[in-house]
Order: sequence, then structure tokens, then C-alpha cells
Amino acid sequence: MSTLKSRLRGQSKRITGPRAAILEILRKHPHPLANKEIFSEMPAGHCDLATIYRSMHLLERMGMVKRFDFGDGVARFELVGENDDGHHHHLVCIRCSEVVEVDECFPEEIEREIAAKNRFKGVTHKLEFFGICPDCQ
Amino acid sequence: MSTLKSRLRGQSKRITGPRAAILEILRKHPHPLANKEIFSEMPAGHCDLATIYRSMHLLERMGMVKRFDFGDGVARFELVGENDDGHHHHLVCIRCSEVVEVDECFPEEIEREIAAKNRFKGVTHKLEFFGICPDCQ
DNA sequence: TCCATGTTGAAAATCAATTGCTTTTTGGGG
DNA sequence: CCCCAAAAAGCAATTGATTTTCAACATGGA
Repeated sequence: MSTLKSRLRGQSKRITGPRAAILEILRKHPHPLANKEIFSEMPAGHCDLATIYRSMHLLERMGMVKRFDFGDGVARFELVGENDDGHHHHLVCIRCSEVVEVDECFPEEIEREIAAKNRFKGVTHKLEFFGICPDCQ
Repeated sequence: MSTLKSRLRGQSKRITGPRAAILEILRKHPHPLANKEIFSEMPAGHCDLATIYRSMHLLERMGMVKRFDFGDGVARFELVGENDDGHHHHLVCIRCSEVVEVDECFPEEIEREIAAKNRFKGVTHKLEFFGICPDCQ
């Protein structure tokens, strides 16, 4: 949370109730959360949904959260750890939507080859796995 | 086109102007097209956008087109070749949106490991690369 | 404490995609 | 070649996620 404060201050952004609440909610959830889910986790006098959308953009720009796309038209966010760029992938059950974090990543050498072959710079990737979880089989 | 006819007939679906036009447009475009792009490529008395949306669902279900998601909230489609499941990936320029087809794929062995480790069945993946193309650097 | 500026709430606006419903087409049968 | 039921298209309205507008409000440095 101190990280949040210093980073926000560094950009003359303010520490507000909604922002702190959002980070608190993300901190206690191990999986990517949709804005609506964050919204419904909001304690009591919850804030406006638009505020959550705005906050997520801010936090994403600051590199404090990472956006994930499971292809269902809903953006989900995860807190990014201290010394971590948040780059990782997921295995999602197409039946129940259970999400498992995946440690494996696309091989760097191959990515470099792809970049070189096409003369692209700054190449990254988005990768998510889909399947049927043990409970849904 | 003959494939289209036989496949459509086989499911008591009809061969209509809009469907033929859509496939014709996809055939002459080597890259994934958004529904709106297909719409604007429509000759003269173009059909309704809703018809394109409905047709894409049908063609996707029939395995004649493949849906791709570049993370910008717009679905794009590509024609699937005869003896091909259409599974491949793209390298997209984040500046000008140029798209290059990528032959490389996520290593099967690793995908199998991921599936096994988590006891998931029927695991597949969505993978797209992003970077800056030669012209935009 | 005061003030400039960043933020929020609330409602309206966007945008892609979907759906309801009426009118047209398509294609097998006569 | 014409008829008809079913499939498909046109068109308008709707949904859902996300964004924006704008007035009211809160934060933090002076």
C-alpha cells in the first residue's frame, strides 16, 4: 500500500477511498477480477462503477495492475507484485470459468525469431489456455 | 465455393447472396477482417450488418471461418482452408495494426504438460503477438 | 485553513454484438 | 415453371461493457 502512495504521489495523483478499496479487493483475490466483480465486492457505500473503470485505467497505466482478456468481452485485472511485470498466463475452464495460473510462457528464443524474421521491435504476446477442468469433465 | 455449397446443403442451410458475398470478400483478403470491414467491402446494395454478424456465427459453427481476437474488443475472421483447422497466430503492429501471419505455435509438449499438471482436458490456446512493425519504428 | 486541481457520482453517450419481428428468399415438390 | 414452408434478411430496438460529460466534491500542498 505504501508503494501505491508513493507511486501515486509521484504522478500528482491522489490517494482516494475507491482506489485504496480496489487495491484491497484485488489483494485478497488470487484471480483476475472483472470490474463488476470488484464493484460487487465493494464494502458498504460502494463507489460508482465508472470510478472503478477509471481507476483500473489509472492503475494499469501505472503498472500496478495487469489487464487480462479471456475472450468473453470482459476485461479482468490482477494486482502486479513488487518486482514483477505481471506477465503470466492462465488456464481457464470453458465450462465453469475456473482459472488456474500458468507458469509456463511462450519460449523467448522463438519469440525473438518471430520478431527478427518480421523485423518487428518490442514484441510481446498475449497467451491464454482453455480447457475443461477436473470438476467439469 | 463448392465446398460452401455442399457444407451448407448438408445442414439444410441456404446459399444466399450475403453468405456468398462474405466468403468472396474473405477469400480476397489475406488478413482477419472485422464484421464492419466486411460490411464496407460489400458491393453495391450491401446487406445488413446484423446479417453479417449472423452469417459469421453460422460460418464459424461450420468451421469455415475462424474467429480471432486482437484484444481491441472487435472480433475478426479469416477463411479456413480446405484441410486446415485454421489454428495459427498473428503478429500485430500496435501502431498501424498491420497484421502478419505467424507460423510458429505454442509447443505441444508444454501444452500437454500444462494440461496434465492441472488435470484439464481438451486444452487449446489463444496466442497473438504484438510489436512495432518496420514502417512504424 | 484556503485553493487549485484531481476525483467522483450520475446520467448520457458509445460501440460491438444480439435479438424480436415482419417481410423476403430459397429450394424441394408438384 | 409455379407453390409453399422453412430459412434468412432487413430493420429497429436492446443488451452489455466501457467511456465520457459535467457539475459537485475532496485532497494535499501552500
